Amino acid sequence: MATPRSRRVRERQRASHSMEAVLTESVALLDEAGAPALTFRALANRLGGGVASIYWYVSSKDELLDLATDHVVGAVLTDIERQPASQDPIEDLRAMATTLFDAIVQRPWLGTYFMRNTDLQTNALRLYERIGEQTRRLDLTPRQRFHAVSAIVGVVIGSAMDLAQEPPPEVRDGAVDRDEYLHRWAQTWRELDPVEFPFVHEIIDEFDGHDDADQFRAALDLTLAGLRLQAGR
Amino acid sequence: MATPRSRRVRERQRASHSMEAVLTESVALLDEAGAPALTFRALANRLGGGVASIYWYVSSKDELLDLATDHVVGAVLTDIERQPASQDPIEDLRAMATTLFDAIVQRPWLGTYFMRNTDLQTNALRLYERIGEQTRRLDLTPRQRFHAVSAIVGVVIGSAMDLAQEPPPEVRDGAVDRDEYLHRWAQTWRELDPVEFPFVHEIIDEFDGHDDADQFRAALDLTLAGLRLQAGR
DNA sequence: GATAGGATAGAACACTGTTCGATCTTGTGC
DNA sequence: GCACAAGATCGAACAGTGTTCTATCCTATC
Repeated sequence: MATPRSRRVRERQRASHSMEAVLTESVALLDEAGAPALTFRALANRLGGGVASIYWYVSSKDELLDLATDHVVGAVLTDIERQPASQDPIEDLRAMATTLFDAIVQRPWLGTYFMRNTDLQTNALRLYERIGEQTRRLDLTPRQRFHAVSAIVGVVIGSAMDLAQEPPPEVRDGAVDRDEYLHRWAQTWRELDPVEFPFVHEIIDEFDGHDDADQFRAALDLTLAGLRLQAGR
Repeated sequence: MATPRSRRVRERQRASHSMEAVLTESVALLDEAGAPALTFRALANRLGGGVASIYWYVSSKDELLDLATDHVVGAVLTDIERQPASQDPIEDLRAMATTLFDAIVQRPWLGTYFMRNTDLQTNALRLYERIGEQTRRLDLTPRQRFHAVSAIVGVVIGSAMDLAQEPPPEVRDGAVDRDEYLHRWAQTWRELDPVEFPFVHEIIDEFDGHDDADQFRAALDLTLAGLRLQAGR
């Protein structure tokens, strides 16, 4: 005999959250399916609670994004602070930038929100400070140091922007792997008129199957080479 | 005696669009109030037609954004193609990057969508080609050329990303000018512990009242210096 | 003048961030 | 033990979004 539905008391159990849980689940959603997956409904489901509850911890979605970003930037920061200082500050800068880039490769959504608001993103500010401190070991004016840090962060962000562009769903699902995806692009470029697009045809084999990390490293190398020149080392 | 409402025939006049009009009005909306202002409703109002009509020209908002972006990139491209070639390909690269950056300064939303999809953004691809052709005048391997163009575009995008971050509404309205806005930020940084944030304190005067164009130029200089070194010129 | 297809449009749908007001829960002072 | 305030949670509703469906108009062409 089944319990009459009318008797079965709707035992609503309340969910008990915490800032930590909110941020952790937000990051999980972002990791699993990118920025569009992080909705207040989806997040509330994960937390086993109501939508409006989230607003007790966070005043808007922008703030949620900033805090979630800073949450993971915190881990990057400790990684960077663990790296032992070498003799060469420029090598240290390279290591820092590479660590940051690697983090963005693993979480492409990071690039879009990183450093958007240093007021909420305190870890990002600390990261900025750590990078800047390396430039203090170089013979530069304050203005040159300021520009150097901007340039380095810019290279990371600029390279990361390519990654943030979510590939079409068939790639995300793994139905088509990245190499195949690049190959298809390369094919459409091959069909271009070689007279009108000589450069594209020259680099098409480099593009086909290229590694984003190589691309980033090359861009960073150019900037750091310029910086080394400027600092006279 | 007023005309009875029932008699007054609703003289609905149909709107007649065109791809050109759709893109022009889209750009106008983007220019006036940034990306969030471009909605199908607002656009339909401007065109004096219905919402669904826009879908005859464009299959999604992403496509609309791509086409609108490419529409203005076309103007940038003709600007760049007008620039006479100098003796020094690196100076030509600098001029091209600067022209592109200036365009993004005037239209911050450009940075977010530029080069997102070279299939729809054919002008962006042409621009990529023009930049690449300058690298062919340098003594580099195809791979180095490929990376050089990525690096230069990356510097532009990376610097432009700072601009894309829409300032708070009080700045947009002109109630608070940019200098005042920067100054407030600088103030919050000044309150940081100087022992914990020595670098921030060192560059705080540079940040206060800084010019984004200077920042970009400095970053570009570093990359181009590195490139010059690589090409042995 | 009928007919096909280019072009337009209103209404509805599913989804979003956000707000409101009511509710439950917990701790403190008496 | 109890009242009361503050902390925390939640359902329902609201305004806004991109998108789709279906019906309509317009205009060439046979």
